[in-house]
Amino acid sequence: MSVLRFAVLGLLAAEPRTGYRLAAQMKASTDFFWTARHSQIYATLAALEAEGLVCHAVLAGPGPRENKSYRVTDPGLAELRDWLRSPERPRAERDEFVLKVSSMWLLSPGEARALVQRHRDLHATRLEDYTRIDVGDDESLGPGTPEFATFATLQAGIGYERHRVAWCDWLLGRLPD
Amino acid sequence: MSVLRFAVLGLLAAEPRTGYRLAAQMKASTDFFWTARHSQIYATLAALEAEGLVCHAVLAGPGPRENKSYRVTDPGLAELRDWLRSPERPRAERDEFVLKVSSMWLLSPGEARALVQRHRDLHATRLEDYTRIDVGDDESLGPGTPEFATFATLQAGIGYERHRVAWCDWLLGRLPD
DNA sequence: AGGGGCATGTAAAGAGTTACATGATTCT
DNA sequence: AGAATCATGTAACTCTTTACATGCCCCT
Repeated sequence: MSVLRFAVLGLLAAEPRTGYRLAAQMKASTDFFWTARHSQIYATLAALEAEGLVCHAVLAGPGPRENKSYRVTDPGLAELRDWLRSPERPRAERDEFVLKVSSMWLLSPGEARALVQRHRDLHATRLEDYTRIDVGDDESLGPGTPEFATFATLQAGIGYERHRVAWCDWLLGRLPD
Repeated sequence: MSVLRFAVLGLLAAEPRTGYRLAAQMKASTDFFWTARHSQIYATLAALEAEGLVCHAVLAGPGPRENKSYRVTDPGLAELRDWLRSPERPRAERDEFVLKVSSMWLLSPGEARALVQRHRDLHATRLEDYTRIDVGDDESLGPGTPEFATFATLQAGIGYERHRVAWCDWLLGRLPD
């Protein structure tokens, strides 16, 4: 729960939400750099509340259970800021495609090309999708706003996809037909 | 164990090794796209052997226990090729730094700059490290060789670090002093 | 009347990390 | 003599995914 805690706190800091909305928001906006299933989110919310970092108000709503709108408390906001200031502990990268490339020599030239081409198409599509997302008048976005932060993460995604496509193109250029 | 299996099979396909050497090799060469601790590797080797995908020969060597040199069997090589040809199942990306950037608006401008600057320096250093690694006369490396595959993964690393540094520089350019 | 969205949880299994445990050979 | 390297395993714990479970409200 160590990093997910802060993903949850960060989203709640921008706007109070139910666990369900939180899961939907992560799926929609932070999906390419952090995701969690609702099962994990509900557990995290309960743990954060036990520590006094978030609290909830029960609202009327659908369903057989309570409808809980969570918000960050002052201690929660302080914890979030502490995390932002602390160094990231290194995390193991895991990239199945690069792993495949490292064993690419076991395939025929045609199969190797197909492997890379498939991956290239995937990332080219994703790049187009990201480029289509319009965050509005980007130049006027003030740094220090949640909107600019979201725009900045999108730029990270676009840069990453561009690098991926370029690398695949370089690889295809070196692989024989 | 599902993907780690293939990391292990791939390395053993290039050259038979002990579990210890396998762990050292992963740490040294595949670390930036796939890692595993020795505890995980020994468990995976045992599972692969139970399925008949690898086998071992006991050699004389140091230590209180047997010294097992593992190699891939024909069924193991076939499984590895099947995996290479199959589509990657999407994996959740997890990037703590981009997550921090998404909550960057909670920091003062100075603190936000410090956060990004620290990260930029880290990746600039890593880029230099990768650039210094000399895989030899790259142009002459025949595609279809393990050496070219290793060279290609290194290019992926270099491209990634370059993109990271460029993105941090762009961010620093937009963040006020 | 039925389907989709909203909503909250639990349980089990899989993947990965950290810590514990042992001991011979080789190099300085 | 002591340190580093080679070597193999187990146990406990954390994090993440997948599956199970429930049921109201709104729209067509």
